[in-house]
Amino acid sequence: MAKAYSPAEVEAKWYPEWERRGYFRARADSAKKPYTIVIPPPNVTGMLTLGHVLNNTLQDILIRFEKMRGREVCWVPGTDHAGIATQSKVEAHLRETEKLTRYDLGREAFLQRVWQWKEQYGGTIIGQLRRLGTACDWERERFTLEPALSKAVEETFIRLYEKGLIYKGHRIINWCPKSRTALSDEEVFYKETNGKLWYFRYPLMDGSSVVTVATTRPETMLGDTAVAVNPRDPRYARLLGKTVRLPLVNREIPIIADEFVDPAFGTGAVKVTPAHDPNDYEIGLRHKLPMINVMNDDGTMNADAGAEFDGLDRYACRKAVLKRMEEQDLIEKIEPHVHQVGYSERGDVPVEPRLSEQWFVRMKPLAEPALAAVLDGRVRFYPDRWVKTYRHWMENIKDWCISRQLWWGHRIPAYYCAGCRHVVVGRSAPASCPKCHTQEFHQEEDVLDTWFSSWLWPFSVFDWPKETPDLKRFYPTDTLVTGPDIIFFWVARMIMAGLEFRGEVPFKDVYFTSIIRDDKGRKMSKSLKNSPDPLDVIATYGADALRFTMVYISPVGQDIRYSNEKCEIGRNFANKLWNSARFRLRQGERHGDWRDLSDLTAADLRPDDQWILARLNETIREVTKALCELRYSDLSRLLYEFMWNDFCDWYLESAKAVLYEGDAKAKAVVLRVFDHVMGVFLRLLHPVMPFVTEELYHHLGFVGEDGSIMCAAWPEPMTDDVQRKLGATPELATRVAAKFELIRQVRNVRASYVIPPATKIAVVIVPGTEDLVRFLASDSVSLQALMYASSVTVTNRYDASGPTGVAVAPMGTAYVPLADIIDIPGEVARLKKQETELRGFLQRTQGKLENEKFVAKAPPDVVEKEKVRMAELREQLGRVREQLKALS
RNA sequence: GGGCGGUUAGUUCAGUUGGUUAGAACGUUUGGUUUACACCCAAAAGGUCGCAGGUUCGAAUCCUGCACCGCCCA
Repeated sequence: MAKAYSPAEVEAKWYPEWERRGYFRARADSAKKPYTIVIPPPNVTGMLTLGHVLNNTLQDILIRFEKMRGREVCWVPGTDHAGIATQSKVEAHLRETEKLTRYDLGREAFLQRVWQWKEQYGGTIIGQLRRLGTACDWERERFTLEPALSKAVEETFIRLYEKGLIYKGHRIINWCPKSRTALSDEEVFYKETNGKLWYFRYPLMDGSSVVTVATTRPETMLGDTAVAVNPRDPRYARLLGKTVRLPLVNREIPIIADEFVDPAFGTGAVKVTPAHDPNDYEIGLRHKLPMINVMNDDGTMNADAGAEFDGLDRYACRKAVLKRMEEQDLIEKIEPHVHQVGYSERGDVPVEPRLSEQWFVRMKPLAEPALAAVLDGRVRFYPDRWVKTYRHWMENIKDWCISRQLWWGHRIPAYYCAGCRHVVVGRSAPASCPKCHTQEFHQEEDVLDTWFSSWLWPFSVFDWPKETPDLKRFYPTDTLVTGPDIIFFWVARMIMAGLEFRGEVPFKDVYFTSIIRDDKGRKMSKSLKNSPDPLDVIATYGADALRFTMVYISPVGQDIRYSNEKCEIGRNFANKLWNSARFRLRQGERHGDWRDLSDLTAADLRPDDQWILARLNETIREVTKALCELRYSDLSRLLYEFMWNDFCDWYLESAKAVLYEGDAKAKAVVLRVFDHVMGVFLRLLHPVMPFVTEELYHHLGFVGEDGSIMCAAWPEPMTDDVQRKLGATPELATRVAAKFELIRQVRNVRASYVIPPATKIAVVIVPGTEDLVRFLASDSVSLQALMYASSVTVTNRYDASGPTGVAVAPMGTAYVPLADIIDIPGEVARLKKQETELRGFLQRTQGKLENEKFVAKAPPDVVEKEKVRMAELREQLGRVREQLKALS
């Protein structure tokens, strides 16, 4: 074995081997209880990011854990077609390479190009996931735009339409002028923008006066069809019913009263542009105002804006309008104004609210059962505070605009009669129009929002609406791991779809991952270049190291601060583990059964053996519990601390004494305990660090009928009987911990005299009781090694003759005779410090016990604990004072 | 404007239902070529738990208010 662990070859070796052996495959005909996860499908054009690394590591941990626990695990991978993102990418590519637009090619040819693109570049991320070690069932990989999943989309659209839950209507929607498509409310992101508030004077038609209105979007004035004031605003009461002459356009528009107007904003009078603002649209409906759309779909102005502005871009038009208004002295004032401007998620340009005819899903009937499922616990959120966010959205839900003016996506299964424009929704165009009997139909040009296919993912991946064996076996799924940023887009809608189409929740537990930031707390972004490529990180530190580190630094429900250097945690840990195995291999062959120690008895074991077995038992329980409760960060800390602090720092060092100096029988027992702990620990660690654990499981010869650690059984804690028989009890563990504390104190004394470990010195230990003398003397070989001592004497009859270094620990006092170098003032100072410390603790405890209210009201066991503690502190303090006296 | 989260050692974070001396990692200091590991070992220093009140025998933990940082929604 190499001196340092090098992950590259190990990872390259095991992943294909696992895949070749079919370990990732789920069998629908298995008798085992299934455990299912569907991957949150990344965009087919996407590249692996640290967000994916975190997300998929967490899923892989669950999959590997449940597999070891005996479940038939099924992890379905796949990608989504990402309508706008993919189409935009191909369009940009066409523009750059061939100077063509999609319109130049036409729909069919363009779609061919996108498919070509998808075949060539798509799914890179799938290959990248393998580098991470994910145990996905690749034979079940799906794509949202493949035929079977398209069938599911079509089926749901038709069912919802027939149920009256899908309709087509004129509404104000969010329009992305760059992608030239409608967006859903959830695809709009608000950015705080330093804008301006312009105050425009609109002259009254009768010339008697002017009304001043304030606006943040001057260009929309060209589509104004009214001025509105609050009906209870006395300033404007006399103007109601009058009309103004809309400047630049010269249209006569009414002054109306509407409750919506906030008298405190601006002048209290607002311009009303029903075709370009959601609130104005509502006002327009209430007052039956004309709705004039003054813009084209690319954000330029149209003829209705007036000849002067026709064809201008919306921002050029803004300038032109302001210039004209200025010339006519119709601008009263301009104020700086901070407001939220909606941006398109993909296009990153301001969206334009726009009156348009689109397809919508009526959400209220779907939302109610989906909300209930989360509130009554059929679906549980981790952390559960996301329930509040979910609830708020569900209770204020708006209809979902699902049509997109794109070509890349599921084309809406609606057909328009060429004769009378009658709409028929169905699996194919009807033979003839039921109204006018025309036989010519045109399919709806629009496609569906990508999320309209994603929300079906938990069952469409199993070929729903067919009742396949997979669907019956693996749906509903068990756990969903995803980011809170898509709780509305995806999680909420999947719950709706699951209940609506399958009558069952799609998953039981939803784990919301942390957002990953850089070490300065900034979000990872391409423009900041603070987003490391996970493949580089894997090349440098190893996949296991990256996985472990991500989990280790991910507190539940909080942001992660990531930097590449942090991967040293995982790399060093893998190396530590590697070297502990390397140490073991130098000690010779295995003896006896490493899996089962129940034939041993307490008499066969040293206290340190019993201690590590007790700690291991506790770790099995805690690790299993942490996994069941999705506490990943705790999980990684438990594993790390056990291996490093307990096993390597104490047990391995203690074992060395026996292995180097003990007899054959003693060695054999220690090696058996060592192997047992290693074998169990590797299995506990395997879900987090699959590669190094598999490699070591083989090196150490643990692999048996299971063939791989992937297929090994998850460790069970010892029974209480076995634990008693071995003497690996919590009481014993506490006693050994106190022994370690004593050893630490001795090391402290050594350090204060700067005695290097190579210099062996004699130590005399005086514990309080004969029982402790026997306990400490029972393993003096290890004790000697751990204190770097030349000899250890354990006795209760010791008179320190001459000056010695003294270590006072709760378990007893240790004397370190240092004839030549003893520094009495230094020794006194050290003991004084300890005295002060102990006195402080004692005073606090005493204070509590002297407080009558504490004794009367605190639970008896707490009072009892304090009494014991006080006695212990007094006793130890007494010993410290004794030593001080001896030195002075 | 409404809601949620955070504020603990130089830094990044743990801290269960209130109850021994508030922990860890990294960093710092001191010492170490101990035959697993310098991707290491040993030891040490370092915290009025954001601020102000309150409840309680007892508060980092519960309650109220405030400040600052971040996110979501309107």
